[in-house]
Amino acid sequence: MDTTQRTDQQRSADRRRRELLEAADRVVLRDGPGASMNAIAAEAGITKPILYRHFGDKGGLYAALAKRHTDALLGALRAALDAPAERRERVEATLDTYLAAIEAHPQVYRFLMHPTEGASSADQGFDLGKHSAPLLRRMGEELAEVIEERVDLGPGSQQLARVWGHGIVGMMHAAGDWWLGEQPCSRAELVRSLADLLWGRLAAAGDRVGGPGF
Amino acid sequence: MDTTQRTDQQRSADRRRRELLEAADRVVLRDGPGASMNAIAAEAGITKPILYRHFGDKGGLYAALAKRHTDALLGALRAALDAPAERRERVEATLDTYLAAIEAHPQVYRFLMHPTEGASSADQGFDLGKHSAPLLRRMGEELAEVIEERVDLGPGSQQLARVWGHGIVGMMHAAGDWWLGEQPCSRAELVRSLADLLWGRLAAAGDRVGGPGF
DNA sequence: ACTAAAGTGTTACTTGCGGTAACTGGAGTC
DNA sequence: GACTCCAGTTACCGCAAGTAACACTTTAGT
Repeated sequence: MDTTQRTDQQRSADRRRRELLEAADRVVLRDGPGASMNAIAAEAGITKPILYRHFGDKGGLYAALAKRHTDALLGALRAALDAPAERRERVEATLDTYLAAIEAHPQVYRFLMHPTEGASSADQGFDLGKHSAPLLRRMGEELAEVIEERVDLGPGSQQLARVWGHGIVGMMHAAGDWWLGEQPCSRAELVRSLADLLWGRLAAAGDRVGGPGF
Repeated sequence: MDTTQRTDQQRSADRRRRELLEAADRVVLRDGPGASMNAIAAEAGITKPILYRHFGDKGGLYAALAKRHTDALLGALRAALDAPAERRERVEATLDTYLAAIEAHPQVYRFLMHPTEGASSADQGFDLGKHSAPLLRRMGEELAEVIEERVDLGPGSQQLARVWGHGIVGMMHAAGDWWLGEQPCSRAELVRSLADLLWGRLAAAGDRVGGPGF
């Protein structure tokens, strides 16, 4: 039971785990989030109980799977957020990064955000609710930190930054979700429109003829 | 098979349907969205097949249930949106209406938005993904209409309004969800913070010491 | 009044999935 | 060679969605 042996075992277990995750990834991306544990096990060339030994339950498998993609996305966003540029440019870069990601891998996106699609009716495979929140929440918190860190908001700045962090992330998310479904305009246009919204164009715009506007 | 008989039957069927929906409502609000069809049927004092005769499948039941609450919420929002007041005031009133609604009936809210909570691990009862989108989408579209109708946005206004509609709804939703979970501040503060965000305070704020800000 | 139809309800079943218990076979260790 | 681990298997349990087939009650038609 010395260290090297233990490390060897752990290493092999980790490798197996990665293989299983990759198999799960393939299945989920092919069959949608309703993929059954049996199907995933089959894709990995093994049977169910092994999956359970590695991940505990379906939620565990999902969580591991989600963590990979979530971390990747958050990394990309952080890079855009930390780039040396003006604020507006960064905001646009961040929005664009997010939208490019969901555009490039809509399957992954739908898996992370809308787990139930692909399940026939009831019975969705993975429970997203418990884990999709984390993605949004983590994005919101990270953005809040960046805002708090870089923008001078006066008194109550911490709370304000958190509200804005979650709010902006939600805006990005909802707009992206809608855009992905309908493709009503180019990505660049969407980015500009959202940035304009954040830049107060709503407040600056005039009323339409016929009374006080929204 | 003349008209009066048919009407009578239909009326009775409609009444029954309402009763069943109310029972389902009670169960869902008590047991969370993981409530089983058996449980709902028991609450209504009948058995499963009747539910299936009325609603087709679990998704149908959910859709009917969601429609009620969705319509109610949309009605309230429309009222706030159409009130005779200045734009900022309306925005705040609408935000406050939404937040007050989710604060007053968090169970309903969670059912509409996070169906999977309450299910043990996998196996959530209702499939929200397919139906929660509708709520957000409807809110987004309605808001887009109001914006397009009342705010003068120059060329490309229709598309811009839709982007903003969905974006603002998403902002409200995400911020509300986070706020409901952590209660980090009063509702009024949250409303103010979000309205400030929409009013361009992010663009107007100065950089913090130490370089260009977000 | 007798029958037929149609709606309301039931019990009992199938299917399919998540999850688990208990067994099997092979690699390394003393 | 006996012992222990560990990957892997088969075979099962429980539970919930959904369905088929049967029973009761009302209403309409002749």
